[in-house]
Amino acid sequence: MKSDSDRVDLWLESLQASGCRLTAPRRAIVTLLAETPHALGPIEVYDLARASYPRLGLVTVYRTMEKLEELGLLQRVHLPDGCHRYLPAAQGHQHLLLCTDCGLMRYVSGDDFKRLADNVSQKTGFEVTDHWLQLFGLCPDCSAVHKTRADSAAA
Amino acid sequence: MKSDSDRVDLWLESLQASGCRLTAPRRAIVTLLAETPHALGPIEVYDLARASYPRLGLVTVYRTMEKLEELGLLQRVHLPDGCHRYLPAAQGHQHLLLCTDCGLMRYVSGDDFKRLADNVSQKTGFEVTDHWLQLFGLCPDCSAVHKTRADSAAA
DNA sequence: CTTGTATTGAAAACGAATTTCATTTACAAT
DNA sequence: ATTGTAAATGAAATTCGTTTTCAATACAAG
Repeated sequence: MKSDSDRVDLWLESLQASGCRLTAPRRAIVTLLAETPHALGPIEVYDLARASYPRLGLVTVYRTMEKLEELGLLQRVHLPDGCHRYLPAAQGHQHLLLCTDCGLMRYVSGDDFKRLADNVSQKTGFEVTDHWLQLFGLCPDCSAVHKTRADSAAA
Repeated sequence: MKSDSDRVDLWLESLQASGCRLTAPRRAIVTLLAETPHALGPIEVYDLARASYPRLGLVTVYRTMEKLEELGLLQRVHLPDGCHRYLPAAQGHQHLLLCTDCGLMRYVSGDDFKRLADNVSQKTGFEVTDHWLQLFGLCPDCSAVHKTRADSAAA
């Protein structure tokens, strides 16, 4: 089983392996980003990471996130309300699922995409090479809360 | 058959019907946006529309595009390299197809999405309510050019 | 034509992102 | 452990896209 803190170590090792030094600011940023199930933007990372490393500068957040993206550890995500959010990268091609209530994100493996792509190719004459699929909805927890609320409202 | 200039008129009428005055700057912006097969950002619109109305101000572009979006005529699109692009809105739910070579965009109606959503729901426990699907590839023209190039390279 | 009001564009303000640069720090070599 | 050096840092300045402000303008109703 692969825990979150394993991922922190893995990311730190990757940084080191790519020639970076391990510094306190980087540790703070990596610890935050490797463990979050929410897509975060630089400013959010800045605010959150200062809890564990108060002298952190925003510039360092930008630089570290840029590096993590280069290393393929962090993935940029476009959401309806913001386009510079980042998540731990999926391994292989996965689709994104966002809870519109609590912001929880998770990946789902995409099954039957080839058929859809072929279909579109035939219909349009486009040569389809890639795609983005993002799904929006309610995570199990938020869904349960909504159902409970609906029940009490009905009672 | 519905031509592009029909769409310009339709948009202008919609603006008027919503209480807006028809002004020269708005005509320039609408004429450009209603006819383009490319997703455009405010600055691009500003630059292009000044060809037909040089005293146009950037602020007016922002305000007019905002209004057009409110009226459901323009749709915001997220692309890999920019997140504030706008296209004439699709009628109903359609998926987007972008030519990564020339930037041409078109809509494709999405067929069998319910099955995929059900699949994801079952797998994750999420209650899926919405989705974004964007496909990337080469439009017929660019695809032909690429094939020609490949042939000459081989010869 | 006159008038009232929506609309306009220049300029200022703002926020996010980037660049600059003097200082600090990690870490390899000793 | 000490030291030298290049990497990394954060404050400040800069850039760029977007929004707000406001006096001047222009549409359209009377």
